[in-house]
Amino acid sequence: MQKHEISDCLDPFIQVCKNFDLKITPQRCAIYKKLMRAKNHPTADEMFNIVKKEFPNISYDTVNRTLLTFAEIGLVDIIPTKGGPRRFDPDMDEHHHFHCLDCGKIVDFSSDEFDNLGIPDHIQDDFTVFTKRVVLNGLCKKCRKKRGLKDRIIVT
Amino acid sequence: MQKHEISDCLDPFIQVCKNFDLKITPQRCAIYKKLMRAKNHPTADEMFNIVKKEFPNISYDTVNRTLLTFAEIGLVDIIPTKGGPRRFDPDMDEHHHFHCLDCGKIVDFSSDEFDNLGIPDHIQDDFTVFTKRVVLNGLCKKCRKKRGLKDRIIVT
DNA sequence: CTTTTTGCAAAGCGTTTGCATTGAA
DNA sequence: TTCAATGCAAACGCTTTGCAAAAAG
Repeated sequence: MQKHEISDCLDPFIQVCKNFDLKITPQRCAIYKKLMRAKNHPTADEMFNIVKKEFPNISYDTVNRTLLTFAEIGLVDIIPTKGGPRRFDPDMDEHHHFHCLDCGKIVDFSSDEFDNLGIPDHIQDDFTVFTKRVVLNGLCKKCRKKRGLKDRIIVT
Repeated sequence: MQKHEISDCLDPFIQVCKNFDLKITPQRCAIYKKLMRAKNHPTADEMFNIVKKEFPNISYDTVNRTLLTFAEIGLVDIIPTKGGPRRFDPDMDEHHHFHCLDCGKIVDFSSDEFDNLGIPDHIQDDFTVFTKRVVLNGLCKKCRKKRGLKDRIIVT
């Protein structure tokens, strides 16, 4: 039904599915393609609305379950958040996060210094570490400005 | 009703409440005391069950709302998690977290190297950073052992 | 006496489950 | 033909809201 069929760059995805005995369904391919293109950190619902445009019959449920499956096989990360709907991070390369305490926005950034951090010995004794991430909390430009006007509590 | 009344070490707490125009209620005091004593990262429900023992008439709702209020005024942190109930962290000193991917356990640890990390300049331009934390993901000893036996997918 | 806070109950939101149907292999 | 994946709907868990009654300052 599409112009350039299944030929975007799905080969690695197909390989991963095979490795994990997952069937290559058109829904999964559609979700994967849109996910890889996502620049922010979409929720299941946001992904559902994006994929639905090209796949009107897909259910929210399939999108949600597929994203969880992708997380299980290491195609996406689930971002730890302080609440609200789950957010998925399609960037699996090492990177770090800034969270805005007011609007909740999550911003990716890179830092060689952070990437090069070692894992403390006393941690390695008791735990096997797969990933490491520095998480910064604060205020984005917009919210910093807003706070100046609002009489809101400053959380230190 | 209690042996050593309101005299544990609530003075700083009372001061903070006054600063934020919050009334000093027995519920808030009870929750605060138990919270400061909590060694893990309790959920609202866990705190409710703890406080209920000494305060049988307290409602879950008061505990939950109080914890959120405490978070607002900087007496506790809300720990970002990948799902499940919200967890509160009573330790407001700089420290770092290890998350077990299988059992979800969160372990605190200290690291001078991590504490001494600078914030990248390009971040400081656009964001005001309040806190910084290194988050490690992996497997705790118990779950590492379990995985050896279970035929479970290894993430990463 | 005024204004918060509490407790309760209902509503809300996002996630998860069960199951019949569909579709990939 | 077989077994996993899908879509739908209902159930679930946790969080939030609204409001009358109680309590703090």
